[in-house]
Amino acid sequence: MAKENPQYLIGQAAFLSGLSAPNIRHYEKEGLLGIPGRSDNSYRHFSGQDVHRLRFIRLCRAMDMSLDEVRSLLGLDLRRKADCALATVTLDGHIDHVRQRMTELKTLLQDLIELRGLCDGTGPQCRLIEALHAKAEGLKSQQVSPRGHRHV
Amino acid sequence: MAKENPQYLIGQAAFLSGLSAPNIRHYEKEGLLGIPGRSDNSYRHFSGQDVHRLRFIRLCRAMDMSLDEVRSLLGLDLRRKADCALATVTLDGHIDHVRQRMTELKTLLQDLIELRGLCDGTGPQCRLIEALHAKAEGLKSQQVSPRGHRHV
DNA sequence: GGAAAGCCTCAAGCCACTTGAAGGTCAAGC
DNA sequence: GCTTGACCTTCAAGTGGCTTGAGGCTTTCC
Repeated sequence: MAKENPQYLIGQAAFLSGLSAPNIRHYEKEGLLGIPGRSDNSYRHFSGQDVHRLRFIRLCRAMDMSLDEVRSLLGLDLRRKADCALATVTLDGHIDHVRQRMTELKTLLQDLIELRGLCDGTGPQCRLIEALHAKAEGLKSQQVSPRGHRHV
Repeated sequence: MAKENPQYLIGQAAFLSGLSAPNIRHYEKEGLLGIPGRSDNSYRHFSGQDVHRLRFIRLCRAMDMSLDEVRSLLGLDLRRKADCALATVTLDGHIDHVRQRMTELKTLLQDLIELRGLCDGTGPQCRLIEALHAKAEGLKSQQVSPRGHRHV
């Protein structure tokens, strides 16, 4: 009868969710998981639902949501209209964010490739670094979008 | 005759380079700038060349190079063939890195948009979060590329 | 002379983890 | 029964690239 609700140790939960064990402990400490069940030996155990939750968090993180965003999504009740609206707001903000970063990277990649093309190793002197410096000169004092802590 | 070599205070250098003043101090501490000149009042002063170097660093950072990469580029002598080769290696590695991240983001954006399309606010219930959960279920235990500290 | 703006240093905070130290638990093999 | 090794535990510190804050000079302007 206990078969209905399989319990996993942290290592197994880690394997099943694709996270590392310390990472799972980290999420617990950050309040994304609630208080876990423990065995007599103080080992955590995780249910299938817990593993599911971990996978959900991993997905959100793979989408570069912050833990705050994930937290807010996890706290939603999808049957409530207001919560649904909140979810879409979170998602919309996130889409904007990713789009913006994509655009930046696109320009960036072009610049890099153009730069790389300047040095084929045959000329008498590498123009690569001059080019970089020239580009830096071109920047003048345009304000740059602040490069914060977000991983996108 | 001092006109030839204008000196800037850190705030001016910050404005000209597009960096913040604390950021410039940070780069100095990280050894990217060398030891700066100081006035009697211990204010740093920066030459036009220094400002140029700052812009160069900003450009590299905008290209998501690590400070280590920037440091190595700054240490190169472009007249030496070996140094040129080093620069191209750094750049090639960097291009790969950005390409990979671009691909990830592309998939990611599609997922996000698809997800967002599920909720138009008219239905009786938001299917957005179910969809997220379903996706999480689909993940199973595929290993994910470790999401490290790099900002790309 | 007094306030505002700009400079200084040093320390701590940010995010999302990872890594390390020091140790408890448990099953298998000798 | 005792060791070995794989697992688990906690707590603290390290990572990168900054930002923010505290506390205190200097300089400039009214």
